Amino acid sequence: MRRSAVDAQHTRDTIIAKAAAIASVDGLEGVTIGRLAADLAMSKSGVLGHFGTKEGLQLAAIDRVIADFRAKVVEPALTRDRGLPRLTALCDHWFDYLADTGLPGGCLLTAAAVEFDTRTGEVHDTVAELWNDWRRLLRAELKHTGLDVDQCLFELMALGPAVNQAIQLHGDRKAPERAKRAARTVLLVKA
Amino acid sequence: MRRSAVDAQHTRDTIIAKAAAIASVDGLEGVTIGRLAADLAMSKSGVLGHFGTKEGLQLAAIDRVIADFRAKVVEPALTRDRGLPRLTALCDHWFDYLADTGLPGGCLLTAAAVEFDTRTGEVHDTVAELWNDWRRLLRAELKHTGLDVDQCLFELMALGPAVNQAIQLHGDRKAPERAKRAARTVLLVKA
DNA sequence: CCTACCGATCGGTAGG
DNA sequence: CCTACCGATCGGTAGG
Repeated sequence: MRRSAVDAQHTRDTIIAKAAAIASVDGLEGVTIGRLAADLAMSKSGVLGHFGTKEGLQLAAIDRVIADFRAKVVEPALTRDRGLPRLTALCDHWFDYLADTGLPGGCLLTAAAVEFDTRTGEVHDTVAELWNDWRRLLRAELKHTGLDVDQCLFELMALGPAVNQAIQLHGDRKAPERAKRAARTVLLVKA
Repeated sequence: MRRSAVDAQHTRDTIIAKAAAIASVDGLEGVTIGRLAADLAMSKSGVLGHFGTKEGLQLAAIDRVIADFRAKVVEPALTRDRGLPRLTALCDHWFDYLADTGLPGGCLLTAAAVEFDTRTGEVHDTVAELWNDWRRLLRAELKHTGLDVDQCLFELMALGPAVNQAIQLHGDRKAPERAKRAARTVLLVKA
């Protein structure tokens, strides 16, 4: 009875997954309706009908990846005690995520931060909000440590993009381990 | 007599400057011949004639910015003694450059590293080579310090992208100072 | 450096 | 979800 609605949802999921994969390699602007339709053996209007506009599709792809990031990085760390234990867990999960995002081009959220940092629009706003949320999360935990909050925040925030670049551009597979060690130095925690 | 050749060189310089400015905001793929022609009140073929292809134009823009980076960041530091003095100079100039690149969208080289990290072609190769050169430069100096070369290299490399993101995405104008302080911590140098 | 043009592709819409 | 189509723009070329 509701088979067609289920099918539509499945099609939508498939489109989003493919869009995120393309965006991780070629950027969110590199996601085109025509290419997506061809890759999925659909018509362009069949693709676009699920999202209305290209921007709607970009936002859907970002939202999907943000949900995945929250599930893999943020949620598991919230079981840890506030302050240093939670901070080290957040960082460790972050660096592990960057090494294994499930997308062919690495971390879409890290790439989107650079791609949209000086643009305007909803995509920029969503990306900026995501990273502001992440900063606020780390900042709130840093306040429990007695450390220099702003300086430590800057130094921890640096490690994610560094892991991404070390892996994607330099092929350094040890990057997550180096970042974990660096985070412990910042937080004055013994490895 | 040679006025036309001088004019042509001037036109070429103007095109490259505009292309770099656009690329800093919208990415190197966002540089289109038609937009450049409209902005400069030229014909498309007038623009393209100087570079042959869009890729040629992208490479010319990158080469220009690389030369500027070398002149502002690398060259001034080479007068300092090898090891820690040169490393701190390289880092300081790097962070100051990131805060004032002369381009409206921030650092094109940092953005291009992310935009092209998982693509193929000459643009990718040029960008990868630039960052490999920078890594080799820092690594060579780190070998004079007695510090853990690979770990320190990772931690220093992290600070550039961090400054860029802090400024462009979060509007944190104190980022260069924070990065200078972080670099001194990494290098065990007193501030 | 220009005009004039090429085929391909862009995001999106009409109508079913 | 489809076909068929829109105007705009893409990178690039011919010929001058």
